[in-house]
Amino acid sequence: MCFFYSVKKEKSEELVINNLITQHQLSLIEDVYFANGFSHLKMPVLLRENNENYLKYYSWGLIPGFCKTESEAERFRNMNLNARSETIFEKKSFENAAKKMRCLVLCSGFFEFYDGGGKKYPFFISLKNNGLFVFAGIWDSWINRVSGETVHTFSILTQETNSLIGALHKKHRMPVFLNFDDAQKYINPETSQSKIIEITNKRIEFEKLKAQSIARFNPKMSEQNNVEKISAFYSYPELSQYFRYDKDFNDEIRSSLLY
DNA sequence: CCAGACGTTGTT
DNA sequence: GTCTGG
DNA sequence: CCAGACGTTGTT
DNA sequence: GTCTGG
Repeated sequence: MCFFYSVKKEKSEELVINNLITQHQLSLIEDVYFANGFSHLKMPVLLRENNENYLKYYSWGLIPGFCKTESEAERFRNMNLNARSETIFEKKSFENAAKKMRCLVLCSGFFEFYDGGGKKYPFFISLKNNGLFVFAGIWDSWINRVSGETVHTFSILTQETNSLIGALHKKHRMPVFLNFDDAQKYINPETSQSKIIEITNKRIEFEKLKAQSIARFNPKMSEQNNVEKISAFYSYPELSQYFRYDKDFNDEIRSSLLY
């Protein structure tokens, strides 16, 4: 899953060096320490038009352009926080966006919950170099027929989990992470559908990621959670007992985990 | 042909 | 808007 | 994932 | 028991 994530722009020079974003655009990004998908916050995304990358703030939760009423749009934006990468070119809600409206979702880390003995332990998953990384996304625009307002929205693509995240929460789905080279190709509208499928089928090496346990919090309290310390390391000594006996946690994966 | 769907995966 | 199911 | 619902009738 | 909504 990916329903909660954060954006911290520090240590993100690599994005500038790789020409995904300009130094000026990077400076415009505001830190968000906790975005709850169901709050549909406006978050920074990068899209490409006329051979240039644009930084936009779009609302998380894709509303397909064909929606007629506000209540219909509400239902869609709640279920379309994520889109399964395997089927974006087939699903009516995503087909149009997948072909012509792809974007990169900037993210410094996201939140997962490990179930240990029936208790939930929150983890923050980020890059070992603490940089900002990019997810594959799609966007759409929807016109509210009552107010006339145009709403721009996006969804984060998901794929099968890699070993680190799969062993951590056993939910089988994680965001599609892109390397910088693929990221440029991904948002280029000229890139072929088969190339997009090839790119989104790749999976990040788990060695690049780290997962650290953090203090418990109530995900519903969006405002209260939006503080930097939400992703600070918090130790749960009892966690080692679960991980030690979990056959999915080999030594290499365990070295990427902090708990 | 028309009516109805159109989608993902989750916490204190 | 466009596909699916009846 | 958990909480809450879970249904019917009638007319040109 | 099983689907729906959040």
